[in-house]
Amino acid sequence: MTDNQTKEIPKAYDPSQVEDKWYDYWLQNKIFRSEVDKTKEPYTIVIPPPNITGMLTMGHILNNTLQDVIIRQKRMQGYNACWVPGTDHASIATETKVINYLKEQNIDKTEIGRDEFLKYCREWKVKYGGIIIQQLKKLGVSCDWERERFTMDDHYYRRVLETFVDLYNEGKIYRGYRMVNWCPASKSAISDEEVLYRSVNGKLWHFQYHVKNSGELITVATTRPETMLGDTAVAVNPNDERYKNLIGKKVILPIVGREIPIIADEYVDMEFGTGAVKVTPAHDVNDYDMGIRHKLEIINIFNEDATTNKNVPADYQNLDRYTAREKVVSKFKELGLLVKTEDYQNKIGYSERGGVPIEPYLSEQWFMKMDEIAKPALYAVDNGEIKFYPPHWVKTYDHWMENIKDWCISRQLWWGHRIPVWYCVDKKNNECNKPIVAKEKPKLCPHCSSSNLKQEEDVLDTWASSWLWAYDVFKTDEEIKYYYPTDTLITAPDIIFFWVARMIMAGLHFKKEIPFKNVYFTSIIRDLQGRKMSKSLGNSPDPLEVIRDYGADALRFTVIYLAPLGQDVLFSTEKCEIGRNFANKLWNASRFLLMNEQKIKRDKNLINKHIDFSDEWILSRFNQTLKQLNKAMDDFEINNGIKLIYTFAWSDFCDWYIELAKNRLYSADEEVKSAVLTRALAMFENLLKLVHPFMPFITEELWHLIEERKAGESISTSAYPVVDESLINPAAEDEMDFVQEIIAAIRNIRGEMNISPSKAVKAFMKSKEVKQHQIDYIKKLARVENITVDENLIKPGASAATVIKGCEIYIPLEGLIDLDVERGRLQKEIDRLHGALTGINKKLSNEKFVNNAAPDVVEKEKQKQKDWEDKLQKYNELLASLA
RNA sequence: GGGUUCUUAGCUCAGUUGGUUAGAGCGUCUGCUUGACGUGCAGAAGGUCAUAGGUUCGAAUCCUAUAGAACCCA
Repeated sequence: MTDNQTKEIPKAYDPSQVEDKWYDYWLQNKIFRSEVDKTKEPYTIVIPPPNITGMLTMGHILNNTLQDVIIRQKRMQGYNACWVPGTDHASIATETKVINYLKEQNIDKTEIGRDEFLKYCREWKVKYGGIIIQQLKKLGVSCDWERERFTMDDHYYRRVLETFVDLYNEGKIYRGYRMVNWCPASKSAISDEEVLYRSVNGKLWHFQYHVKNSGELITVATTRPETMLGDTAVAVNPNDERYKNLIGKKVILPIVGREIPIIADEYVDMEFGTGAVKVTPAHDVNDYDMGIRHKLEIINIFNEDATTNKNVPADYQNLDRYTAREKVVSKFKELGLLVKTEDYQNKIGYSERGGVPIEPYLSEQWFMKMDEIAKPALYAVDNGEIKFYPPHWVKTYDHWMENIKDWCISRQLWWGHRIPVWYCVDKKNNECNKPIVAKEKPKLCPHCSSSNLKQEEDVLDTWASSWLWAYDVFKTDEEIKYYYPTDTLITAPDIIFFWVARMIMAGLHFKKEIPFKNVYFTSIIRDLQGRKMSKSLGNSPDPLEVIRDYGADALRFTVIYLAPLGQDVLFSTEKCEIGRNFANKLWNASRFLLMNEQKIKRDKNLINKHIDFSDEWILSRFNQTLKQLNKAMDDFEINNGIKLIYTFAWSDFCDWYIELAKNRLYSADEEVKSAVLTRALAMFENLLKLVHPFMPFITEELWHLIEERKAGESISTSAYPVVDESLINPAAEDEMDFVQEIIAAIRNIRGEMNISPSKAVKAFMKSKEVKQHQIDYIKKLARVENITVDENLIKPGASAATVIKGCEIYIPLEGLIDLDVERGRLQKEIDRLHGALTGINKKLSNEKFVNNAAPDVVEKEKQKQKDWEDKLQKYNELLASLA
């Protein structure tokens, strides 16, 4: 071979030369396109739609790589693989972004009005909403892009409204004046699931209130002093001896001057603070309940942005809640009514999106009744119709579903699905007060025929649209019938309630069928210290940079390799070396084969000719690997799957099979050479197919390099290998084991004795097993120039020795052998065998073991005992001969 | 406070229904211009499987308690 020829294939793989080229090729050839085809079985995945405000994170990388691995494998296995992509309008997040954008230009949302604001939102979506999709393409995902959906597309939008109307007509949706979680930042209600509780170091203030017509003072403890402006009672536990005499009396609320009662309620915890608590029914859920029980006045003291309103004394109006707090506390101090201030740790609910503490707030909202909708969804998971991976999430799911509360679905926002409800503004009779719920805007009020109708201002919670995602991404009944239920949902566990549970409810309620058969909950990607990746910590690598530096294949490989089912992943960019190195290994394996192909003729007619045990062994190993891989993939142990492939590719194929094949590739027989090369390339092609779902780019590149392909052909649509049980060959595996052990033992001697690799040695074997073709391989791989096999061999002098399955091997080391080293080496082995034998002897002399253990286990142990005793004896003799 | 999960080599993790001499990758040490690959090859060192009990002929694996970590819910 000349240098010119080798120069055609670079020594190192460079993904940047390869990846974009093949992605374009796949798109051009519509490799990812799926259409209804009743002759084929579908395999369907819907993407968890990334938020249009989002940028690609490591979480997306893991999640989408997993989906791609599965869908690509199914595609190759002949399924009509359909992966539906899309994005989510993310009501609050997007609205916040647009508001901030407008603020920079001194534009206020309320000034420009709803329609104008929505125009900005749509522009924003066009400009930024597709970024994450473009980023995903860099990862190589095989979505059917012709099916890309958006939760605010016309069709989808209409379906969301229709669903609302249907549920309303079923009596599942109602409007009510309730206490909700209010986000003062976005000035909207949010659902229970959007409240995150954080432990905060706060204070507990002890305030004194004067009891009316008595000189007494009652001390209440509170973490929220500012709400005292809305107090309408003081409550104590009826069993609390300290306060029994005060129940029924009144106190004068300081600052405000209002007379409020002292009530008795079991809810009050005698251990907390002083045992007396202030009651603010408008701003605390428990106080609200007490307020209802005791028919207390309910005074709302906050505006929508949590500043104080007109219901508080003039001096305290229009203050931020925290400013109001300071002012109230200092006033109490001034009045001499502040007893003490303690440090106090409490849990405060924060708005997930707004990032500020939520305010329990009374307002008119739309709710969905959940108990009945939840039941079938609970059963579907409990009876295994829907399977969770890992299964332990079932318990979390059950717990939430069994305690499900009504869902507040209205949001005081503009960007989203506007609730399809109209109100008659004329209100000529009582009936006109009732909301008119309809899919289209009604022309006239059904009660007074007025045309003066006004649509509900609120939009729906984003999840009240995305819960339809599993089927409303399909536009026709025919498609829904074919693709639905989908097969597998892959998502992060943090949206198990938000999305997974609700999709199951929607699917069963509206389609009477589960939305997906399997749910795979991904790992959480953390940094090396185990911290969650976050923007604020700055510990999240930019995936696009990682792709640029290592290649998308390397990133995909690494993330999967590191992510066992149900375990978190500690990631750092440098770990992508695992994937990069593996890609390079594949590249070079193919480089080796192709370099040989330049001088050896390939001939597919010879593929089953000149077969020896090493060929049988690699075929056996391949089929074993494939069998285990199929099982791993069925069980969603994808990380396990990639490790099986990695071991097969690197250890079996590269380290052993190729090394052994060199003997024959460099032999004189052209037909043998041709057979071996043809076979090696065929095996390599099969290996590429196994790797392809994980590393689509490099495998496509190599697949085209190792053979001329027709226009438009792709490894992505080539047939996935199928296990051939008849090729699983224990005899060949045993023989290979034997040869590998001999080679390893000789290498060990070389290493321990510090024999330079360039120095060839001789070997003598006392055995009747070793065959000529094995000897050739041993010579090559252990760098032995001459091997003598004789079953009556007498140990040569000054040699190192080892015993493999009864075969004694001597390496004469005249002048090289250090007897101390050799004695140490033998002694180490003797000690090890001795330890192992002690254990097994004890076991086998235990009658209870022999009587109780399974017969095959006992038999196995006896065989081991015999082998080890034999080996130990030989080692003892060897050591003695060196004395 | 309730729930879930985890604790195995310096690091990150495998270890299927209890039966191995407890594995891998990275890192470490030694050697290597072996006609694919130093992003490589060969060899080696390194673990009383968190702790304490228990079940069993036999426990990294099952049970109980304790300690520590993470997450979820209230």
